Amino acid sequence: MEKGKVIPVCDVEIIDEKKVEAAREKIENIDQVLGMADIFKLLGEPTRLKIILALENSELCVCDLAATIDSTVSAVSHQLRLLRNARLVKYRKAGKLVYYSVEDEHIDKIIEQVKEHIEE
Amino acid sequence: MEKGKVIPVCDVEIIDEKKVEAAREKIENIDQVLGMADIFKLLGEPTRLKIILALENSELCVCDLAATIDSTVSAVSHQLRLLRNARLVKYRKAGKLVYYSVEDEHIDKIIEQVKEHIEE
DNA sequence: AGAACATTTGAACACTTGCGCAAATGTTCT
DNA sequence: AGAACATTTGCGCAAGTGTTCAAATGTTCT
Repeated sequence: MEKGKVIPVCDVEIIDEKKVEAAREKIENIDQVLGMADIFKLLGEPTRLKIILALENSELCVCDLAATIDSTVSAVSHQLRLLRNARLVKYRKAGKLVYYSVEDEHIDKIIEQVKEHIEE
Repeated sequence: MEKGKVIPVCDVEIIDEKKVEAAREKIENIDQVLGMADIFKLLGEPTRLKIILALENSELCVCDLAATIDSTVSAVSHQLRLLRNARLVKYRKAGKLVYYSVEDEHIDKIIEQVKEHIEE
């Protein structure tokens, strides 16, 4: 780079118009893309992922959940709210206790797939 | 809540020891859990997810990638670095251009699974 | 009603992170 | 060598986020 010239950055120019058009179809449904990102983001945080994993087999109350993943009740509760809002977990009240479990079996498949990816 | 009493929070006490022990096995391999979270986190950001989706069918150069997802070359390049480091995408140089493509077919399966989850 | 306790929640804080900008790098031309 | 251009990268910042602490809520007892 020399002189005070304007540095053009490939921004408007498109190299291969056809491929761009084809690829655009993959992300044209923006709501779907953002929805997927939301799910991934929720699973992409260690505390939340641990919660989901811990609940894979059986329901647990918040207290035991915190003990299981070695966190605090407060931290777990905060994250459970996000998982609840996204319908990734469901809950059932039993007196003072609240038992959480995974809402959807898809989640297990997704996790299994990623586990395979890791272990290759 | 009354008086200046200490507020005990269920922290040491465990309600159901057996279930906690069982659930702990699911997250005992902490490296695996963190590795999975890393993958999810990468896919959990709209720009990065769009990149992966755009590359699903065919490779694209950085310039076209930016045009496809309607972002800037700089932003795309920054995110590509993360995806490269995690081996989610691979690249091939062709003169001034660098063509990126998805590294692993597992990713497509994972995305397909999440897509199904969204659409239910 | 009041004590005890599991859970939730709001605020504050430290920390992370995606992106814009400018400069650097690498390649292909003349 | 130098121009042109695609891509990468370091820096800085605004926005986002996870955790802690304290207080509130809800439930089950006596």
